[in-house]
Amino acid sequence: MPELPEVETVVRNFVQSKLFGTKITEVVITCPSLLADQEQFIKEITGDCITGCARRGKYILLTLSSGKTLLVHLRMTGKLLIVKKSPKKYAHERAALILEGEHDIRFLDARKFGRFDLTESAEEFLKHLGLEPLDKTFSLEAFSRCMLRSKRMLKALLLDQTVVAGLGNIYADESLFQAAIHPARAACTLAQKELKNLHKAIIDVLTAAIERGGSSLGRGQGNFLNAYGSKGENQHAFYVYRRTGRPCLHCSVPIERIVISQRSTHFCPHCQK
DNA sequence: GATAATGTTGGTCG
DNA sequence: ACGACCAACATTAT
Repeated sequence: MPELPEVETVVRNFVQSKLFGTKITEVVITCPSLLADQEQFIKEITGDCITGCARRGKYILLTLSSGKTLLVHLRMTGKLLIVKKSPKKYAHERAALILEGEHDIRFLDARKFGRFDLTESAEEFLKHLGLEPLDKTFSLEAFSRCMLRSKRMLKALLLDQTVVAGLGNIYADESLFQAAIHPARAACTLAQKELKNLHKAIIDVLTAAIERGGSSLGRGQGNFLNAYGSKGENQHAFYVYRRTGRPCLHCSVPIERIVISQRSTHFCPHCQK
């Protein structure tokens, strides 16, 4: 669920909240796999203030007054919520950051794949990540170099966070459709014009998805919710993702589904050569 | 009610 | 370097 646009939506919620400068008075962790050393974690961040929030790839970065950074990765079903103080425990609640003031932060995660990490250097921790697609550094030249140096299938390469950070299954498929390129093409076979189209498609698809508040599929526990518990609207704008068998919105040929890198891959056999 | 599939990542093994 | 496969885990769709 949470790919770059969903994570960005949550980060913007935090930036617009009035939480920065408020102190963390208590930390409750109820999922052993969330953190390697929860004792140490609780000791270290209790009493700290949250000073800022940013995103790198699919990571949420919460900066703290101690100078350390709390990194949150939502993986498949994680939700980082800003909620009014309440004694109730949420379904699948795995952690709570109790704050001064009227709100608390709660982390919900049905599948328990989500991770917290506390680090002195977010830069060092995240150095394995590739290009940041909505940053100035995501130039056509840098992107082209990454593509042309690999023989891997395009879909697999786009999902590789060490190449481009933030694309997941939905937006990789949607970007390839927008660029009219087949997902199984070897990356190094792309022509200049195709590189340019794909580069633009990635930026446009991600930007549009952020404007719609991310994608929320289905109604269950796996569904994406922003920091205030609201769904996104971008799922209504899919051209290929989970549209197997339905007519292509450009040419009416049925959308096909194949598997690449053990992931469902959706494309139009007519539009994407 | 059993079975397959699910938006992520990190590992092994050939 | 790369793809195939598996593991973490719970819920939902078929």
